[in-house]
Amino acid sequence: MRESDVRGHLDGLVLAALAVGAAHGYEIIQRIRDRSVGAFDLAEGSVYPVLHRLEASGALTARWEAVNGRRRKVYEITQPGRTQLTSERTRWRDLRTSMDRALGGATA
Amino acid sequence: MRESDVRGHLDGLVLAALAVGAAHGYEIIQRIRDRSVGAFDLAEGSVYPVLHRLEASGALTARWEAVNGRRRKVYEITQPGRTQLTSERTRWRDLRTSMDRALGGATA
DNA sequence: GGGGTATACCTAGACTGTCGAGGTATGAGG
DNA sequence: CCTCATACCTCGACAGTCTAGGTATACCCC
Repeated sequence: MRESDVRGHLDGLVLAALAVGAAHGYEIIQRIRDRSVGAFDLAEGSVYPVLHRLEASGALTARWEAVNGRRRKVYEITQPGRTQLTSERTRWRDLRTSMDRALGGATA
Repeated sequence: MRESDVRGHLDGLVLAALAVGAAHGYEIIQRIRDRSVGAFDLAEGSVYPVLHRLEASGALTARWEAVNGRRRKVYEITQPGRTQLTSERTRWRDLRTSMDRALGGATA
């Protein structure tokens, strides 16, 4: 699986990972890897900019935590973030439907 | 539907459109639009470079035709092209499975 | 106390593929 | 002859992801 296949859907993946509970950056990467059963093993350089963007847009809030002297930035999804997640899911379902049709070959 | 959502899958869409029979560029765009029920209305500037790339790689062959004085470049899928189409379909199915899992929200 | 590994954050620039905008040319219809 | 549809093409812009680099702490083993 090419990692860049998630292009355009990273926001949705991050929001979905946070929908089940707050987490810090490293943990989000692990969650996405686990949820996709290993398929999406994202680079930190891909995820951190997304988190900053989503925080700036108000889809996430963040707070710093110190655990055993290690600092962590814990992200939590907001109500606007949940709304965005819903529309990301819809967008994915629409894409899936159209791709299944256009690609053919019993992919449906 | 954002057109750029097809990023990474344009090759597959073009190959699938040609798998049912030869066609020229303009026609391929129409086929993809029809097959996706209007969802993928691709720009010429997106498709022509793909055709040239696929021709150069041997997935397609092309011949010039003259119909009523208008020239057309008719593309046909090759055996390597069909092999590539099969792997593009597999790649799409894998992505679909992983996205459904990781995105959650009853998308499955 | 030194080295290696895991955790945990960050950024700048490279890269890739699609799109927008522009161009050429023919034929049909008004 | 002007416009519209067909039909081809290319260049540069753009967005989003990745590569590669950086910082820092904690833990374990020697």
